[in-house]
Amino acid sequence: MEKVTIATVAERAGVSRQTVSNVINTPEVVRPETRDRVREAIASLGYRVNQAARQMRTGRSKLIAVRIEPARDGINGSVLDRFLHGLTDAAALAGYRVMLYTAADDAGEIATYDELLTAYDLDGFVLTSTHHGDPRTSWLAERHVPFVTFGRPWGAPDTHSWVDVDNAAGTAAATRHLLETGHRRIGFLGWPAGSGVGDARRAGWAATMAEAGSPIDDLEAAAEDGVDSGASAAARLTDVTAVVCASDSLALGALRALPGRAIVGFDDTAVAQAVGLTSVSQPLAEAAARCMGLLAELLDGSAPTTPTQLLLPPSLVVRRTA
Amino acid sequence: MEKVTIATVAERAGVSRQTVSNVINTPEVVRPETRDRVREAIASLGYRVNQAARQMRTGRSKLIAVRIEPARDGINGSVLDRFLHGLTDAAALAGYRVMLYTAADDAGEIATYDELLTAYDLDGFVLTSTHHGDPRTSWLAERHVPFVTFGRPWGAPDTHSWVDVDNAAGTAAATRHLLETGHRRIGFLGWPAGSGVGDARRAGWAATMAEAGSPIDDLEAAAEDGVDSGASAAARLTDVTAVVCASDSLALGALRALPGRAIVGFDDTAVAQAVGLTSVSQPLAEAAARCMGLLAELLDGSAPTTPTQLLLPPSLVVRRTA
DNA sequence: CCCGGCAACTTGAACGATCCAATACTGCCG
DNA sequence: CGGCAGTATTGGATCGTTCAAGTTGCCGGG
Repeated sequence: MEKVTIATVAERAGVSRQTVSNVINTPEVVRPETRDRVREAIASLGYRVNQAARQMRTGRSKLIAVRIEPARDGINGSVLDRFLHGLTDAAALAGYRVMLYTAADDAGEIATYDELLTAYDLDGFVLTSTHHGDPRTSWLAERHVPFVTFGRPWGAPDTHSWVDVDNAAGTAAATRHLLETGHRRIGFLGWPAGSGVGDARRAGWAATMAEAGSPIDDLEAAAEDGVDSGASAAARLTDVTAVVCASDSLALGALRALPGRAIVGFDDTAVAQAVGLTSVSQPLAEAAARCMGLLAELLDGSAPTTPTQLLLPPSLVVRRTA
Repeated sequence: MEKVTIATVAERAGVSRQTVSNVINTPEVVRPETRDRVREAIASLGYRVNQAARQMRTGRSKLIAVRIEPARDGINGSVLDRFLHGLTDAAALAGYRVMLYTAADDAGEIATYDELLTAYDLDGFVLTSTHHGDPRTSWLAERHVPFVTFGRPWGAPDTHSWVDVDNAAGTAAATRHLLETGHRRIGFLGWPAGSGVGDARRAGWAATMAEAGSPIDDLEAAAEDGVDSGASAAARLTDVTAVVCASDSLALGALRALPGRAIVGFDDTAVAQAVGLTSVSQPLAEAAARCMGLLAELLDGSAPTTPTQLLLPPSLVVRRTA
């Protein structure tokens, strides 16, 4: 099995290397009959473009990078993993491959960008876990590196394209579902104020309760994410018949502390499926596909001049607990 | 910010390109003072080897590929994700990067190997989810592609290096723990016979029970993996005080069907942590590091002539349910 | 009949690193 | 002080692709 290069194909098809290259990259400039002949040669020889050689000439690697989180909380870490699965699929469809990297913090991540860009000529990045004052986006933007974030730029201007899930719509749907099933005193168990995601999830609940004319004083508790902390915080919500939670971890705690009450979690993790917890499900596969789509637009130059922002609606998965 | 190539460094250090290349690849052939001068130039210019150019000349890409499973069961899928995290870390330390791919089945995976090898010049593969009659290993072996599997070659001869977790030791430890806490009628809830992993997990329980002189007739049930199927299978184990399970999913079912009984799961997934399920934990980070280590040996030619096999011991994480 | 213009294709050079063979240098011996 | 062995360094070729410039052949207008 010898090496099949563009020259092998050219010889077989009786044309020059450049013509083969044109068939691959700009087929419209080649006469149809020549094009077919070359394509036939490509197929019969099993020729494939050597990415390294192409990359050296063009500077584009057809590679995108995504950070894989070090470990995180066992329950919620899976959300990003599912996103990663979706992204790998979407990237393959768009002709890109996904390369992984890890980093301990934002600074380490930026150092990794530098290395990946210079050593591997990465085409672009997909960032996850955006947060207030995120230094990564500005670093990339300054250097004109194409990137898309999964998660909106909390607090910063919308100067780049992003995809996010409408967190408020998720808790609103959960609250609405509880209202429809007769609940009136619906509590919210969230995280301490300050995280963009957590605040949005709380807002969806609060707004829906306001619409329904239900007061929300005394119906709210906050805790760091975790089952035990969720349980002890939930124990303070004595006067509720149902609780909307900011995560499945918290929901699991609420389930323990408030038996018999209706409970809704967030993220529809494996735990929710296992214990029959009603939960808000994020369309992670779609989010990943959209991210890849936006990044592909940036990379092939077909992106609109103003960045695109997409807010995807989550859906409520009703199970035993609500 | 102009491009920094090996020629830039050579000029700055007052030597030739080849000398710079030698400092990078075979430092011992360069006089120490020259070496230091070159290293200084590299540092001050922020030079990094262009992988594409190196790859074109040497044929090695410093890239390894791992399959990311399409979706799988929500509870157990996380096991491979955790392995992936560990592998990314280990690869970075060894100077390699991880590229992802997906495939629907073994045939699709083999097609992907071909593409990755010819288009991206991948250096090697780490395979997961090995199974009886796995066609992937023989395909790779025939083509002399370096690879390591996480999971032993069930039924096939040990002709390649692999790392696996000692499943039998895990259930044995679980069974021993239950014996020590006074249980005698300890059941096993497993998968249908035939899967290497499932059979090994059953064997560890059976052997430990035999050692203790406890009969195991009527103490065993099998079900496809899943919480509901586990619950209905567990319901048949009426005469037990404790159950060792082949997975956390099954254990969750057992927990529901047999309240008050001691239950031990397998894999220590997020669900186990969340509900307080005692479970057998696999050393996934270590397994990943070992896989990377073996693969790195294969790639740099320092591997022993006979393949290496490593069996890592799992550990029991005791929580509320046992 | 000649020539400009165009489409289709070909040729030579370049990307940045490494390999190979040849050369310059060093210390050392006679 | 010349020459030799051994090592440090140099220049050129090369990997497979794409870019830029050049060639060929055909058509129609003048």
